[in-house]
Amino acid sequence: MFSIDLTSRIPIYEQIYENIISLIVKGTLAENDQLPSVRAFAKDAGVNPNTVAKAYQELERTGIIYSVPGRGSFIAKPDSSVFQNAVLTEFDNAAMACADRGIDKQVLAEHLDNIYTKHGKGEKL
Amino acid sequence: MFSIDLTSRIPIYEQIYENIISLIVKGTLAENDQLPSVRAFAKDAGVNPNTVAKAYQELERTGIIYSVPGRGSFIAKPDSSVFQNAVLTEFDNAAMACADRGIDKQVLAEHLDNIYTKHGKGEKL
DNA sequence: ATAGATGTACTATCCGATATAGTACACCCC
DNA sequence: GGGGTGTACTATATCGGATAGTACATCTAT
Repeated sequence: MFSIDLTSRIPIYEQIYENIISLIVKGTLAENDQLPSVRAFAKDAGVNPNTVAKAYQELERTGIIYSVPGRGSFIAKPDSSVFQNAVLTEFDNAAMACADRGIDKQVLAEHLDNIYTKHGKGEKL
Repeated sequence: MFSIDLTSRIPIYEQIYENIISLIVKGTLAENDQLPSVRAFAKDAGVNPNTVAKAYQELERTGIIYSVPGRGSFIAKPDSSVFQNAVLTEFDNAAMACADRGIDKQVLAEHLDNIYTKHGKGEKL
């Protein structure tokens, strides 16, 4: 259910963080759904419970989940802006890097078309 | 002349690598221009010569510069594709992450517009 | 009340990538 | 020959991330 890449440069706890968000956006996880426990997640993913705990704490800090001592962790009321800010910043940075290297805007526009058609989403235009 | 961020998550040698490419794309560095020596660069940037050497070796490995033993390092014949592949991949990844979070394609298109107008480039359309 | 599961906190340790330090070598130009 | 160059190599230091282990308070279920 969760895809973790141990070899990535991106820290595991960040991958978990992004993974949860992704599942919420995709609708797999909805408001008040219970997350796997820190220990269960850790066992399933083959990582240390502390690493999962770190991800959960970060998710709670940003208001994406809420944790009840003794009960578990649950999805908070989804707020799309929380999810979108980070990736939009990434997008801007990537686009600026492309501009710096003299890549035409039209080329990037074409890439956008390909991505949004392949993903079968964003056909709201 | 070179901007290095010691606090960044990105390794210094990668920053140097990107820095050189950026200067080539911007036209500040042209074919056969000589780069500062490993030791000079290191002193100027306040880093270890080995770190600069690592960046230069990577630049030579990818064909962006060429080094002449005893002479110095020089800009090779620019091949834009070498510069653009990496940033285009980054762009695609960022765009896909946005799509995964349900961001409208049109929103990204607007971001592109802003970036390319602010940068005063890419007005070739 | 008891047992078990939960999130959380804390310390200690390990590991890998990165960066640094220092030295050495071969090459080229003046 | 002297000084500059890129390159190679070993060793050390540092830092973030991950792990290991323990402990505690809280909740649920029995």
